[in-house]
Amino acid sequence: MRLPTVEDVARTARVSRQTVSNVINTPARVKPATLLRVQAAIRELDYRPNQSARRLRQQKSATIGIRLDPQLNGISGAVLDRFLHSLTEQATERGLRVLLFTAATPTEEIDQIRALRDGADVDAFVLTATFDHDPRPEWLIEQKIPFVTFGRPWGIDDLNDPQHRWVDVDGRRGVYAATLSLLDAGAERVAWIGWPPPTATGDDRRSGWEDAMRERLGLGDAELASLCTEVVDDVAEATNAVANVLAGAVLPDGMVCASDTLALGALIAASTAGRRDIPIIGFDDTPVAAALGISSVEQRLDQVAAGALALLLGPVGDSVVASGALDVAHRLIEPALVLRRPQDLPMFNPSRIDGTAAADKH
Amino acid sequence: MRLPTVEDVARTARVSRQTVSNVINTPARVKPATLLRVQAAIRELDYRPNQSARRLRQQKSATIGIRLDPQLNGISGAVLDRFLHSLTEQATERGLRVLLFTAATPTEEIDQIRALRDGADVDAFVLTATFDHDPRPEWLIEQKIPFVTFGRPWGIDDLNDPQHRWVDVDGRRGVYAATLSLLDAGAERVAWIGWPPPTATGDDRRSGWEDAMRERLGLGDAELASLCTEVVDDVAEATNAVANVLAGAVLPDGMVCASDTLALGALIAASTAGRRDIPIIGFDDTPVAAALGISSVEQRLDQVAAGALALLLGPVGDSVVASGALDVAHRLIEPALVLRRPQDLPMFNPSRIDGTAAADKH
DNA sequence: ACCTAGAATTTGAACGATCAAATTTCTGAC
DNA sequence: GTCAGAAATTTGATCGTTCAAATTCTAGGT
Repeated sequence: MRLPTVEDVARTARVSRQTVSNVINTPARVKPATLLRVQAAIRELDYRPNQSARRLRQQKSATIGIRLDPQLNGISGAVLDRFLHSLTEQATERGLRVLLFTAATPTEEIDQIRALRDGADVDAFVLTATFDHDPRPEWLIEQKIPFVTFGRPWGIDDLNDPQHRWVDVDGRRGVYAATLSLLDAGAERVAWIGWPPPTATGDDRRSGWEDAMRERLGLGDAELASLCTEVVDDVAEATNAVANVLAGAVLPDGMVCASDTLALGALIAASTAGRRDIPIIGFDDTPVAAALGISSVEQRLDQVAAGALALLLGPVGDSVVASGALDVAHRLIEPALVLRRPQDLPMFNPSRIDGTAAADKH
Repeated sequence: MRLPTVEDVARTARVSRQTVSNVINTPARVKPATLLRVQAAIRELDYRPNQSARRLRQQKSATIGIRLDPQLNGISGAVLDRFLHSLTEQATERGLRVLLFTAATPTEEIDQIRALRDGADVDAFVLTATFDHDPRPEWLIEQKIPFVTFGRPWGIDDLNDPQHRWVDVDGRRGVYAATLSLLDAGAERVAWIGWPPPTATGDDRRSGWEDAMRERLGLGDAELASLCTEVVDDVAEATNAVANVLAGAVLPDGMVCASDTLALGALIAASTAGRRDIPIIGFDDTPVAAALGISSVEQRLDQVAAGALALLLGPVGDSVVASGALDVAHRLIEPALVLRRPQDLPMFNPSRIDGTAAADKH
């Protein structure tokens, strides 16, 4: 059977098409009595506006597009997926749809975006994984296509370009807080296990550790360098590297890592070296960290998603994508420190197998 | 500036609207010379059909909907995300879009589906995480909404209902193969570390182990039971449970687990007990397993996604969702056994830290 | 040269909503 | 009771495409 249209509702409620439309879109314009009558008719017929027709007329889709990376990027790969979850949830609440697409290269992504945009499928885009000299933002600005990036623009000047709206997690502050927490607990030689520079996010995170160590302990460059280990993001490599550190002359009494992958490697190395007492803090708060009781810095992706939508729609939450002129074109989200106690895990204290860590489950 | 329409292309190529439409949708109907002329015009104007208009006219959206679970389900949580990746990729190749939505309960999901369907936003749905007495398939069949589930219907009779199209991974066969591989390598007392029944997938997986042990070793129920450990899906709990097993009278010489989470627990327990020689195989081939070198059974999610789309669209790959009457309404995908050598990992051989496991990276 | 079947193309209408402008109804002041 | 102005409602046009039917063109047989 045919689905009901405005026409059907109008006939049932004895009003015109347009009044039905007004009831749905601008109820304030309709006299209360009429409003009720039309709403009753809508319920009676179980009417739902046809979105395609609405979009055709309005030249809007109320849909945001986001690219889903094909790459399966190890332990931390789920971060973008978690972001996607939050984004979808909050977009749905705001009456927006989320459309996925894939692309292998930035160029291909641009093609896809153009196709989706010209086809009137998508109003605005969320970009993830920004990188140095990313061509995408510039192109989008040129085309006047609304967008927001998860990740700040790493090319130098653009940080405050109001045309480039972005949300990011303040990795520096997260690592800063993590380092301070170890120093507060009495540590004096907190090591940094990071990635080989230059990596935009990696360098940013390390600066948090550097700042904390400088401020609290007054360390200089040489001392910092001696506490800093650089290794690619791989468990085995990290294990190897940290094992070397632990076999060296200056033993760290705490380790802050650029990722949970590195933290896991550090944990294995420390455990192997019989130094299960050294506190370790990772980054991303992945399921692995949770499962193993590793402390970590959590990116608050729900806040990132909320910020992204707010920048796209305006903070109020209009259900239509507007080119809202906002005071601030970006948001820097403060991450949360999640402290766990790996030393309570059976892996390290065989004598105390009691399932304590299970309490961490939610 | 206004985007070009069929009208503009028609004028440029000196043909009618409909011919332009034919060039795009049924090129076979157009004389070669005209075809070329129109295609040139399309390129010249950089014309792209407006999807909203097309959808309005055709009453089709070429979009499939899938619900994104809000739950963050531990180490194996990424499985559905990986499926989503594959699905998006292959859907894009077939000219389909993937639209996300969220819902907290099955009832809410049904509401969302209805809204998306009535709004002509989505043609067909992919359901994940089917469960016992799932109300969704029945409702969708009633409403004649095309759908396919990832996960077979666990209510008894429906397995062969041609109206319910489904794709699933043959967990039984995966575990069967895993068990055989250990037996082939000389093991004789392969233990099963699984979840407490009844869990549909868990019981299915265990049956693979049972079958292999029965066939190869002629074991009876009692012997099987003595090799079977049941524990909830948590690393610490699993560690605890497996530690007890290893402290018992009958030592297993191999372990097959219902999940990577359990496998990780088993690995920790074995390591702690000094039994790093016992081979362990998990399930899901999560990033964790890859990072730690744990062998596992991989769900081939690209094949699952391909199967799901094939069932929805017909195997040929028409770009329009058809109610294709297929010979088979379901696909059971055979998983792949991924063998790694955890005994080579530094965690277990401190003397051989050489990064061998890094070779596992792709 | 004529006719015809089929191929190729065009025309008018429709999909279901909203916009912009026109019309009717209501309200309150004089 | 009249009238201006606001409020409420209706009307006609339109968004860009494809469907269905009508028309024109082409090739082949007689």
